[in-house]
Amino acid sequence: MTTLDDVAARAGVSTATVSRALTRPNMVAAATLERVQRAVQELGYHHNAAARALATGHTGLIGIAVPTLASSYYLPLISGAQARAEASGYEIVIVDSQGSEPREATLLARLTNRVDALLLAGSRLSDAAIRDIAETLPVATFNRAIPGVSATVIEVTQAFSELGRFLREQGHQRIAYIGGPPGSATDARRMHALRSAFIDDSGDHDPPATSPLNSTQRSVDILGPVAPSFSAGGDLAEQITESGDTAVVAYNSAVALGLMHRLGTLGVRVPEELVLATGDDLVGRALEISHFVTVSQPMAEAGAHLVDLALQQLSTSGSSRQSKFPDPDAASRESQPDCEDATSTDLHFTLHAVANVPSTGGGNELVTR
Amino acid sequence: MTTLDDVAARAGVSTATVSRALTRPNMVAAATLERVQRAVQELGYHHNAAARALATGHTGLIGIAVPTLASSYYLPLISGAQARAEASGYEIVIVDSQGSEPREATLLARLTNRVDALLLAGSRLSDAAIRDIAETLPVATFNRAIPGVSATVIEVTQAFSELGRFLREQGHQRIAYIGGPPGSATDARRMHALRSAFIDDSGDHDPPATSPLNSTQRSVDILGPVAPSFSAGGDLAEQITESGDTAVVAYNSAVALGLMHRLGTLGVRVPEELVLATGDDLVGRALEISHFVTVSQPMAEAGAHLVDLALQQLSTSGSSRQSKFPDPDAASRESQPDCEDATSTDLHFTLHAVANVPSTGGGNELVTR
DNA sequence: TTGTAGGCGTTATCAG
DNA sequence: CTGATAACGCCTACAA
Repeated sequence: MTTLDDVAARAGVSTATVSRALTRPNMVAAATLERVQRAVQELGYHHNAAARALATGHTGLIGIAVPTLASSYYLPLISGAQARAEASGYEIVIVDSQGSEPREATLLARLTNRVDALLLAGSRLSDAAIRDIAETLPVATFNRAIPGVSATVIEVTQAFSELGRFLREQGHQRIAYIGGPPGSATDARRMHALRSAFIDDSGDHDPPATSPLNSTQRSVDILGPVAPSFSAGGDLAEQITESGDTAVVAYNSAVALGLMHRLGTLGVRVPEELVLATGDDLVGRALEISHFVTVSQPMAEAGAHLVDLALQQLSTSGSSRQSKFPDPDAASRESQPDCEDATSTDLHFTLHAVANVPSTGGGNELVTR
Repeated sequence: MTTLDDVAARAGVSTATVSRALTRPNMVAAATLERVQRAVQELGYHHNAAARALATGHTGLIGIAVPTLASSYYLPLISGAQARAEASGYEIVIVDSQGSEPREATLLARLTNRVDALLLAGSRLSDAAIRDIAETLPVATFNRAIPGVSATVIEVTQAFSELGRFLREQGHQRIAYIGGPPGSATDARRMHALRSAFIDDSGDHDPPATSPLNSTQRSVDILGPVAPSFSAGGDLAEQITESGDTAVVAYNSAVALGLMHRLGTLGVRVPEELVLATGDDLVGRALEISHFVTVSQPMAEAGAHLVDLALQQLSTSGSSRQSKFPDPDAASRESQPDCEDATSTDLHFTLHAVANVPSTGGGNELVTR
């Protein structure tokens, strides 16, 4: 392994100069700098991360804990975090807690003095436990607000309102909502948001003339909750065709897919004869399906924000030795313009899920996307 | 941060003793050990990874490079690697090369003296480049055999033979194969394996009496290659119903799903009226669909094997300082019994994809899974 | 069985 | 602008 000493010898300078040339090029003479750089090239020198970490107190690693790697739900979150971290010269270390609280605690403890910051998604830890960790280390949580701990939250409820309004404006009278999974608290909130927006048009700016129908004529059939599976969706097909619903909102795209398949079997076309909307766009994205109205959660952006929050804390809480890693391309990164509700005091960010409804420019055609 | 010194002071011993108590408990007196352990508990001490790495030359990190984190294809590979690594006291750091060769080269260089080993999946690097890295560091590649470099390969072709044989034994006369993606070399191999096994029954042990049909009567319609999308599959539905095929093998489950949907629309039931098989089980697993005969690739196992291969090299090429990290639960792990074709000399492993065909015990019903 | 001391590769302080 | 030199926290011969 080539070390700083090797480079120093090759360039005829001291190790201190080489170190400076590498981390703060503007602190050394141009001529010296060039000699050092040439020596580095010729020897193929790369930093030894361990030694650097020991000297600086920074590891250049960010840990991210997720409850599972089996589902692809957290994948875009990880991916987004990875991209942002990499841009800042950091590497991402993954922890799969497998949904086990003690496991998570153990693994995080193992990581604590190995990484510079911790990103927690779907953590099983108690608020208190997380707060404890956050005292040791910069921590950013996903979809979980804990006073005093940075967080990025994706607000989905609002997208369901948009969905409800869209379906109302399309002239639907009777729609169905397929909820799930059983026991979900967010599910209830989404359903209410959908129903309110669908039934009640008082919030609209348009004169009521455009909508001659009384709100009492609209209704939402509540189905489920059902399991997030293809077959569970299909099992509801008959019920829906008999009910006279002209649009269905399913909380999950596996359910929507199963439903669409069975509907096809029954001779009902999606979206021509029945509009189908889903609370996520996971399967659709993977399959490139364009039959649904979808709600997309900005997971990748959230991942990037988590890293931003962590890095922010890292630079705020100036450690004893405050030298930071040089950011390879900080200049090419804009300040986060797509980040609403940012409050610098509590470091909480809220991202909004968006309903991918067709633009209502042309009229009321039901073509989606 | 609590250090070894703190623990030593608390326990009234030297740092050397604490270090030994932690890494080689049997080298220290029972009484001393206990005092040290208590001090560790009370102080909540954890190793400083950087210092340990600097002293030992081992980082406890394994890097894994994948061409993308956008698709979930490599997810189980990562997950499998993560689990095995964790069991051996290692952490996994992810590199997303985004399919770019220069990017991959840069990122790997950055990782080289930060990790103990590198796992390469879908690498864009040349054989020579990979071999170069392998000289510096233990390397294990996925689905890519390079002389002198450890590798884990998943053999899929054979599963397509099984598929062909299964369909023949089920009595099908005419089946279709939907190939893709365009330009794939493995696609051709799979198709041939499928066709050979379907057409030709000479390899079977059963007396020919059970199969009164002449092999010349069976045929395979080759369709595609098509893009891996839902709509691409659907577009083939009419063609298939008109052809008289009674079974279809699609290389990808998105295609199969789209096909099934359109078939439903046309009044054709899967699998009752037409058997549908897919070259992967990605979507099916996520959706919990049981309509297809699937081919499953043991990605998680492959990931675990990659780690095994890397660790194996790590212990073989005894470094200057040969102390290894203690393996937290090596005893609980069996030697790899599910690993066929293992040759200790070249460190290449071959795993086999398996066709999830229904057990042929009862008869020839076409119920799948 | 335990303590002493040197070194791992880098950064940072402090003189020059 | 550059060069010694002391940490950083841990491991491990070598002694005791």
